[in-house]
Amino acid sequence: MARSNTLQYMILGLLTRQDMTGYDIKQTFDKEKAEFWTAPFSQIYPELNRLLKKDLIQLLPTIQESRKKTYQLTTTGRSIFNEWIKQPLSPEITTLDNDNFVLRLHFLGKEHADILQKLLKKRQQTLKVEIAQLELELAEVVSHPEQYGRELIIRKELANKKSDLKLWKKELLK
Amino acid sequence: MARSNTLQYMILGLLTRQDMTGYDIKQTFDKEKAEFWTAPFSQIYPELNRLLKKDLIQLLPTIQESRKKTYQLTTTGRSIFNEWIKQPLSPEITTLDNDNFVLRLHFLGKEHADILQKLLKKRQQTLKVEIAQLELELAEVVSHPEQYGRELIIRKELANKKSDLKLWKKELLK
DNA sequence: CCATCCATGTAAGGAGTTACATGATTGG
DNA sequence: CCAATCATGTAACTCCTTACATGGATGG
Repeated sequence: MARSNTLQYMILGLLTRQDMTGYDIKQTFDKEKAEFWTAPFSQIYPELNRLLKKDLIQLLPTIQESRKKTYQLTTTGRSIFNEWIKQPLSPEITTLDNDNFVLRLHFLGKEHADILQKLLKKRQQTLKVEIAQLELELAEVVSHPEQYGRELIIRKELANKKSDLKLWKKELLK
Repeated sequence: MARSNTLQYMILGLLTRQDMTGYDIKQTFDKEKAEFWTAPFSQIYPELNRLLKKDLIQLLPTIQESRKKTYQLTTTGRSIFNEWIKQPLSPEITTLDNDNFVLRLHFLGKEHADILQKLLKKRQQTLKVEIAQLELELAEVVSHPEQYGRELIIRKELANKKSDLKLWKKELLK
């Protein structure tokens, strides 16, 4: 049934950077959300408790200061996250949609140059297919003036994807 | 509580083009989905029954041919849809996010040139704000090599939004 | 006759939103 | 003292996905 657990990996990813409270996590989300995503407290706190139960995170022993709860990755949590980030790179997964791409990319630093390279290459492949598809749709829609808005969407998407392709190409040459 | 009912308006919008069965609606979704969205049968059929109950659509009297059900907009349904499509243009709504923009745009033809113009102008406003925001984030992130992936996302988003802005500007000059 | 497409649904559960509830701490 | 921010949660509801179930029509 419905599963993908993106929030789980987002939280684990944030905790690789540093130990945090649920409140901190929400702050980080809000600060970085413009790029792709956010989550409210009512999703974050229950998720943290689920991650605790699964032993992917643990509470930092706190110095009786407040009801603040600081979380830390367990070694299991860290390895689960590391597997996840590399997962779309496996040969049997041939396409890498924008959301998955962006979510992985978000947690890669200069030190992950090897993973980054493979990720960009895979994304390029998908982009090429998507661009070809959109070109076909565009050719079809131009003869329908009553779908002019849709034509504009297709033009916009094409421009965006071509721009992405160019950007990743440039990046790989560096 | 959670409300926005995008699927409702998507279906109403498709039915403005022509009368359709649930199956047809799904086909159209699949054909046009690349641009932004899709929905499975298990969402479409229940939604059609809800729309029936709300008298926004009605069954076409069918000639006892099969269990096929062809739906048609009611006058209420048509006016609800027409209100919805113009809704983000009201002065009290100041921002027009990409999803809302694209969904409305999808149903505008050459004959809606006036609405289209206003929609593009409003979207330009939002884009300018978003671009300014991203420029700030970019300036901040460049000093963090461990967030290099995030930097790439920001660069990509900036390029996309700037490209959009240029496209709508060109479109408005026509 | 058999596979594919046409055609309509239900069930179960996860994902995400909005509203509600509570209380401590900090700065002006 | 009062507002804003810090801090953690529950409840209710809608949205969305995956799996399951059923059967007719069409074409090779």
